[in-house]
Amino acid sequence: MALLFKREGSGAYITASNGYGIIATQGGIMSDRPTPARTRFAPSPTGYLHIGSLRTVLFSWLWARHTGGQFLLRIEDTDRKRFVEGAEEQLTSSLQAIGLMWDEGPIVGGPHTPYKQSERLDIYQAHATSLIDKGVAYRSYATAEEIAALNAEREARGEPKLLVFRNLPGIDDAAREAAGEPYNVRLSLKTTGKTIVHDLVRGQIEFDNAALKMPDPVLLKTDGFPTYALAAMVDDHLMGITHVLRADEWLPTWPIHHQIYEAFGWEQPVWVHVPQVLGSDGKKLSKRHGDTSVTEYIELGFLPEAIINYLALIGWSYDDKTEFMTLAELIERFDLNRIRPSGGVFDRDKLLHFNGVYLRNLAAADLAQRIAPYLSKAGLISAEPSEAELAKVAEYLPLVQERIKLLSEAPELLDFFFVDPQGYDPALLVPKKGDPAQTVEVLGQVKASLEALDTWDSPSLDKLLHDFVNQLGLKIPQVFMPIRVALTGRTTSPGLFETMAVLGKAVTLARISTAAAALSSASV
RNA sequence: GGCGCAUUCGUCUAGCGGCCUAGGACGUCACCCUUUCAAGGUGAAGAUCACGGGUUCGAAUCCCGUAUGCGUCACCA
Repeated sequence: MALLFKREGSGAYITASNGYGIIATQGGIMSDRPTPARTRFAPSPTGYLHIGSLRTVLFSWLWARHTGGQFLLRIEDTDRKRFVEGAEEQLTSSLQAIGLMWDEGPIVGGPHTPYKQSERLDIYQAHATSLIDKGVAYRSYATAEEIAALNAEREARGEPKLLVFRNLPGIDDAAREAAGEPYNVRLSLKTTGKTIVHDLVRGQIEFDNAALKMPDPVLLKTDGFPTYALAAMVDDHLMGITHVLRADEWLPTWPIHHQIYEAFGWEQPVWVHVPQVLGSDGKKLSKRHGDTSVTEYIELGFLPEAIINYLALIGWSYDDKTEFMTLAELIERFDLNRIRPSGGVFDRDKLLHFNGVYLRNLAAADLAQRIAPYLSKAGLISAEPSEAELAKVAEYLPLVQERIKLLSEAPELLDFFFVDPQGYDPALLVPKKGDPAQTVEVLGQVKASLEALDTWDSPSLDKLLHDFVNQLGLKIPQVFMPIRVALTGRTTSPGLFETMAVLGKAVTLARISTAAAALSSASV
């Protein structure tokens, strides 16, 4: 296939057989509809799924969906020392919670089972052996301690560190092999020529093999487990991964991976090194940055769809204006070629803005469903809310939907609908330009005229209260604020009339009396 | 330090040689709306396109160099 695609700005050409496979030709008009891609997310079960990885997962998932291909999940549990109990479940449940389901992998299975590397050891061992047979890998009997000692000596002599680990001084490989001593397998890295690699985002990169001065990498560890270099390459090939998306922190070790593919004689996948998601300090966003776990964001009440939409825009954009896109639109529009090469800072404020927009656009019933768990946790409704409770929630929600930015804010925004304010702070009850005595007076008068109101709805309350203010020659805040505090216990709340209407006449009057009583006793 | 990548408003980004006296969004500020807080509306400030050379009639866009930042140098992934 001689067709070439220009990656603008990078000067690189990607062969069509890599990125776009078959180009459909119809009546001489070429369409670049991509062929179905197989992508994968291959986490090691060592912790939570965090925002940075999620962005890379998202891109992989979107590309698979966009091309009508498959997205796989593979667990890279080859480091027994770093294994964390429960981490795999954490990872899978986070992915499910955010809505990025995989087509093959744990739970769902698939044609390449098992999808857990610790259960594929024989495959890696066989592949390592084949590389040894080809003469591009070798067994090394030097222990880590011996290598460290040797390197220390060399350093003292001003010599560079060891790059090759066979036939080392003082180590008789043949004797150790005969004695059946433990070994590991290392790849013989090229030391001449260049490793020329192609990345969809950055174009062509040339590594000078001699200048690299990288130690021969371990393929198979002494414990018989493979390293990432071997396991990931073997699995990506065996599982038919067409596009390898990974964070650009993998760039430096890329020559190793590239050479492993070459050593096996396999066709390279399309490599896509995506830019990193950075913390506000401009450094790699990691678990160390604090609250970056995906489940934590969801628990705080960020909507999965808002997180996805926002994250899609770090390192990728559709055009110069469009920001809000549904999942379906993202799938339709996502294009690997529009991924930019430089890292982007994760801006929590902007995510919050996205969340607010999504929250406001939610249908009332949907919002009620999502908010219910937060109200349950706060004890405002039961853990298994009844129909009646849900109906009440749905009734209150319109009053706060415009204001809420995070689902977890729901309890503090809505609690007064469920329970009476617990005690009144006179400082809040008395408006800025008023005094306690006058406020008690106003509250009493308001209550009296409210008692006479028959039609208890928002427009009627609006009229009555405004008339009341005018008749007494008061300022609006002098009247409205005490009522607001009496009803909600707070100086900020939903609209006063709507709140009163929903609360009902009895509750409204009772709370006004209670507040007035509390204030008069406090000011005595 | 070696190797590598990156570099447009504080931040996310648009930009594919003339449409750019650089567009959008978040944030900030002001005003409007208004019963509080939000939301919404209008507007403003904010980028000598890291810097220096080239190429070109013309460069944010192409080339070279420099600087800075980041990544990485494990029997971790």
